[in-house]
Amino acid sequence: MDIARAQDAPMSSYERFYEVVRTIPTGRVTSYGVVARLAGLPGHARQVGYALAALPEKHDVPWHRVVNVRGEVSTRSGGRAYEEIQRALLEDEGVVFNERGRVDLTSFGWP
DNA sequence: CTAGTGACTGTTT
DNA sequence: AAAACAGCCACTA
Repeated sequence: MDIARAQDAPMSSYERFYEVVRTIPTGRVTSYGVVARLAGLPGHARQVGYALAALPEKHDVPWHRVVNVRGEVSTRSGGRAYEEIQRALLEDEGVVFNERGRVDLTSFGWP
């Protein structure tokens, strides 16, 4: 046999969110609510944020591509530094922020 | 078990 | 357009 695992193994909601975030293309952004919906857990937007806050040190999750439904970087407890890092990472991928610090979701939104 | 908290969102002011 | 409210649900104490 080649592979016969991971599919049947029970996945926590956190891992399901991470899997969805990994599918966001470079240079695009999506909202917490969309991640929750694509993970099969509509209405769990807050939990997506909670899951991303709990990311382990080592991961391959492009968390910076997740913004709120208004297209802006969500403020979080813990410091403003991360918010600026997130914006810098996105701009590095070609995402444009307008003068109000928001991304045009009709242009960069995914899907 | 209850209560407080939070990287959210949709509706109403 | 921005702010206030209410609904939402997993985690922690």
